[in-house]
Amino acid sequence: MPKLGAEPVRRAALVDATIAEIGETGNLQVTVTQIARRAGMSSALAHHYFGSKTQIMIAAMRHILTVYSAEVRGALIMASSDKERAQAIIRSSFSQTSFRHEVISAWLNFYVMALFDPDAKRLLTVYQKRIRRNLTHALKARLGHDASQAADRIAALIDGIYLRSVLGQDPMNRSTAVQEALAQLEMEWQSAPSNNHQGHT
Amino acid sequence: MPKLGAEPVRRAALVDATIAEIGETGNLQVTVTQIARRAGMSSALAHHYFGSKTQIMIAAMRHILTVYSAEVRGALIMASSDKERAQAIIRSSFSQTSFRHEVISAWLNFYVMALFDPDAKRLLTVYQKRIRRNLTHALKARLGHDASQAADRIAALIDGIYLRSVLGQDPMNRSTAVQEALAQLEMEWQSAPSNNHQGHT
DNA sequence: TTTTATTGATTGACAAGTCAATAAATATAT
DNA sequence: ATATATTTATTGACTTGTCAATCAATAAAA
Repeated sequence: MPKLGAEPVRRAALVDATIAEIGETGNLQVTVTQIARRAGMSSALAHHYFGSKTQIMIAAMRHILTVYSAEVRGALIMASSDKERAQAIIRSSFSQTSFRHEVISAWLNFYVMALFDPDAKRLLTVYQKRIRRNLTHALKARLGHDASQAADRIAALIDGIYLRSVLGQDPMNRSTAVQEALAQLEMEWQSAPSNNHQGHT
Repeated sequence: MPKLGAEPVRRAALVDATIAEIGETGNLQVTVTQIARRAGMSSALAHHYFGSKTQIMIAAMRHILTVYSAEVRGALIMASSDKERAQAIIRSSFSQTSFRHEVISAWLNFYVMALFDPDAKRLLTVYQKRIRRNLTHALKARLGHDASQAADRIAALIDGIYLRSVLGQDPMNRSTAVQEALAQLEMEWQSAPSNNHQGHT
């Protein structure tokens, strides 16, 4: 049975299974056995490849972040003005892939994990810094000195909207979420003093 | 030893201990034994008074919400205009009591809990509805039709800022948080079409 | 025959919840 | 007032279950 070169396949299967399982049960309490069963292998094998449960979780989160980053990068390539760049970041943040129940659940659980696991916290920091940097850069020409604060607000709003989309009484749909975040951008954009239009697009 | 009327004292001690313990360890994984020890009693007694760990958690969260609500109510009494009312809600949301590490940790963990526990979700919905209603009410006269969306954005922003304050690389301090949220309000306030000033204050 | 893949069985830790027993305060009966 | 019963408070010991992690054994590919 040992098909050679199984490692990357198994790892990927475990990562997918982890995300799916968190989405289904809603909490970090998912057991390695559950994950392994869903990925079609024994829990021993999962440990063999990842060493510990925490590492599995981190790998899952890293995967989510990787996909998300790729989407942002792709969207940024297509944008030709600062405003479009900002919109691209926002749209990517609510992409079909990111805006899935299980992915959002994973995020939320990952936040909790970051409260006590340094590795998780480090990974999260990388993400937070990146989105902040991207947004600030897109807003800089238009907003100047206020760009970083505006970026902060937009980033915070995105997180907040995500929270509401998993926890709100009325299940928020994707287009509403995007629209709300874009409305925020519009508002920030318009808030620039009119003598400050240094836009170079 | 049985001092009569111990029940309310014990319950309160357990609630406090729960919040403290979550703040210290960062996760929902806190054990009843830990909580009970911190509250100065056996785990058996904790079970005797609360029945289950979930009930302890919910009681802790209910307590946080009760205190928060009281603060909002108090602040609203002092406000004499719509804008002041909105500011009061925001300021209360970042009050010294709410903006403590352990309280925010409890919130975050409670969010996760709401993903799989119906009781927790119900309690959370109550809170979300209330803040949304309060904010919308304060913004109605100024923003009219757009009030509820603006309220949504402000509420989401508050949640997002909280997330960043526990998880951000640079520990955000309270005054920065308040300032960011108030800046958002200011922006929403200014975004009203100038022919729409029906303000009745 | 060495490396890679794989698992069933097991271990050790720990946690939620139960229970029977103890002790003190209070109520009731004599 | 004294004895007795009842309620409330409290815990240590125990049950039951679960889970992460380890290991020895098996099987096949190189």
